[in-house]
Amino acid sequence: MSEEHPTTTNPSSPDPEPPDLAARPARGSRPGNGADAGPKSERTRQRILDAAARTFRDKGFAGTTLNDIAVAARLRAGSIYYHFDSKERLLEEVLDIGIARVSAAVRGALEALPPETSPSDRIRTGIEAHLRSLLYLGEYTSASFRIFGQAPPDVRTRILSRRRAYADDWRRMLQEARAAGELHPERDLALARMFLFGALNWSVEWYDPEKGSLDDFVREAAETFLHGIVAPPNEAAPVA
Amino acid sequence: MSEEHPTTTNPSSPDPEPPDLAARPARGSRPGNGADAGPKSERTRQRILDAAARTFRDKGFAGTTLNDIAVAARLRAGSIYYHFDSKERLLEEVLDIGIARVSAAVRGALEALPPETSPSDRIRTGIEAHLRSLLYLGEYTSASFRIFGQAPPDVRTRILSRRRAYADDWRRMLQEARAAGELHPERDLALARMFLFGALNWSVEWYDPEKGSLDDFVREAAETFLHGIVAPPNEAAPVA
DNA sequence: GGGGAATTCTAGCGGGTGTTAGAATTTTCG
DNA sequence: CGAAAATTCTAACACCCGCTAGAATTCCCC
Repeated sequence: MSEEHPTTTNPSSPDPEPPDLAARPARGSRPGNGADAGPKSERTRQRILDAAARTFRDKGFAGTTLNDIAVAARLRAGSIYYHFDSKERLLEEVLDIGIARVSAAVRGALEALPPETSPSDRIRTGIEAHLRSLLYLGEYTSASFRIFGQAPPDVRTRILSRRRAYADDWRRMLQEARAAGELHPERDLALARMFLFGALNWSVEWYDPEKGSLDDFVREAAETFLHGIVAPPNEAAPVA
Repeated sequence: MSEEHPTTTNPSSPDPEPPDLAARPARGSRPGNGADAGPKSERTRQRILDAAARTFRDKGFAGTTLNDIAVAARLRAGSIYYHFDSKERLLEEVLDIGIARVSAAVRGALEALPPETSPSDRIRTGIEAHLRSLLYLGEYTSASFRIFGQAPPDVRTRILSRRRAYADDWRRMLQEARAAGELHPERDLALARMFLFGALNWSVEWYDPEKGSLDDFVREAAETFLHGIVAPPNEAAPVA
């Protein structure tokens, strides 16, 4: 229930995330055997990544010092360089993991739906999965959206391809709904998609899990986006 | 050196605090024509503020150097301290001006409406005015929303009262629309308001003025928020 | 338990930061 | 014009940044 630490990468539990992005090809300039290093080093590496994700998310990229990360990861700043080449590369990996996770979460939720699910219900599910991974699944996802705009240009461009792939998933979803005649014909779907991203990602700044259940929250978000706030004209407004 | 009263050197106005932050945007500050009113020092002060707003918005607070601002304002970094007490205070004033401007813009647009305007049309107007001041009126507004989350805590709390006042305007608008029976009775208006802010303010990161007219854009934004993207159930969908 | 590799720490370098004091310059105005 | 006031510049201080080299330590396995 209160298990929110993504640090708990126990070896026996089923991985909810794709493991391929966590198992990086171990920096090239390693002496000795080129094979993967022992699990000892991998654990501190994860600790550093976790600390970086949270600190970057809280203080921004330029506002975060390597010492901040080191303190949160319980080691000295210099030791970070045994695992990462630079502060930029550390950021890059955090961003990468973040969008990979939300992308996988949404894709997984959609694939778990029965095939006959209507396109608008698929959108609903996508919104809920995106929000959940943003607000509950950990710091990487929220960090990825919050500080992407602060990343140095070369980092940004290197991350952009993954971001675009995720955006394409949404573009496709919306277009299918339109093709099925479920969407208002006059809405601009490119704009709507950006509005949706803005609304959802901004929630990481203000959402308070103690102010109501996450289930209600994500459902309400999807409803608001799909139907707007205005009362339907045909149904009788039951308010006095 | 005495303590600090650089701002109180205004001979024309007895107000030590900014009296009218929602002044003209003055986008193209042309120094060529010297017919503009105002003492010399006040214009440099404005130049610094303009440079700070744009640089803060582009590079973030921690990512911005006083030298960056100085270069953009065409003077030396040390000279900034004649006009402002610290980098933090400079940020504070930028943030303050930004939200004061968007607040005034929205309020002005609403007051210009005929009194019989329906609450949902008032919301529409508010959305359009907010977006316009964000995307067109200048750097302060966009900076204010973009870097508020990066501000040091004491700056943030000092700005918060103004922000809350602006949020209250919106809360009131939505509640009036609900009282008039124009809104869907099940929507959570507090959530909807935050979604709206997120969607609108995020547009500053991706809106491209060359990809279509601003008028169309703000209209589409309001429509999407009010009615959602789903086709109305009673009307016949004229799509093939 | 010992030896060699893997990992972390210490100490520091070069550079850039916000900030300040005081000199140099410009503006203002009698 | 010329002096006082207003404004800007110069030069530095103290500090912290990302980053590195090499010593010190810990880990792993025979």
